[in-house]
Amino acid sequence: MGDPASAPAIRDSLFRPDFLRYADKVNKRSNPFTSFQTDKPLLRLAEKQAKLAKLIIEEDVIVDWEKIAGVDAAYVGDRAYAACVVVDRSGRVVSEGSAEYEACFPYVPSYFYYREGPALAAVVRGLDFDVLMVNAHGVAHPRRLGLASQLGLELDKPILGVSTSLLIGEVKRRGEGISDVFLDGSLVGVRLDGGPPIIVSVGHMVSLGNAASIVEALWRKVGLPRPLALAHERARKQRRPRVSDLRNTLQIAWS
DNA sequence: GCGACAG
DNA sequence: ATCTTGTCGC
Repeated sequence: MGDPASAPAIRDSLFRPDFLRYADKVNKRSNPFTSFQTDKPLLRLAEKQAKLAKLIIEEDVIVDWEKIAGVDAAYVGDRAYAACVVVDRSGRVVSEGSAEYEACFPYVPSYFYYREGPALAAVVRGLDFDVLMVNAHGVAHPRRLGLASQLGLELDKPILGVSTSLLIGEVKRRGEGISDVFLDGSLVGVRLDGGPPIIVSVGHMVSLGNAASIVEALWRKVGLPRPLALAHERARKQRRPRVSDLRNTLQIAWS
């Protein structure tokens, strides 16, 4: 597909149950090893990301942040249920919204924006906030353009990324409860320790220092910062009821 | 050269 | 992310 390192992820996507019927037809129609053609889509996307990365502003564009929004999405197959929750500095919910979107791209590390970005952009539309936070990386990305950064460019809004695991970079302890994340010698993020660690990186139009302080103000040393935790919860509730969820309802009805 | 790889 | 029961521990 134009990015050898993504082969495992692509393979996993193609072997999902809902893709098997297509795989069967493809195999009978031609020999994929001799008649395979590609315009290397991932290579084109990677080049676009590298180009867009130059537009990222890693400085504060806002002086005051009052409304902080968190966005997240839950899935049923490729159906994305996106949610956005806006809170004030004290963590109180100011407003929230929901959206559904049919993802048309598989999850491939370093191309996460192309799967989840559209759903997140859709749910954010129409909501008012100063800073957005998303469950992903920003500039702590192979081409300095993680979902947080790419979404920030699209929305033209201040945004930061929060993640529980590292995509790329080296972690070096800075002090008590905080570590730096370096990529090619430059600082691309910080890891907040003192509990299950979370990694904060610049998305767009916000400094790393301010991004970290915003997160710390809404984080209780465990789990995700409040806006993201609330968005995550809301997104999951939006999904169609599944068997495991119905069980609780039935138990209540029977008791 | 091989492997690592957000949600 | 999602599939999933009970279980170990503060």
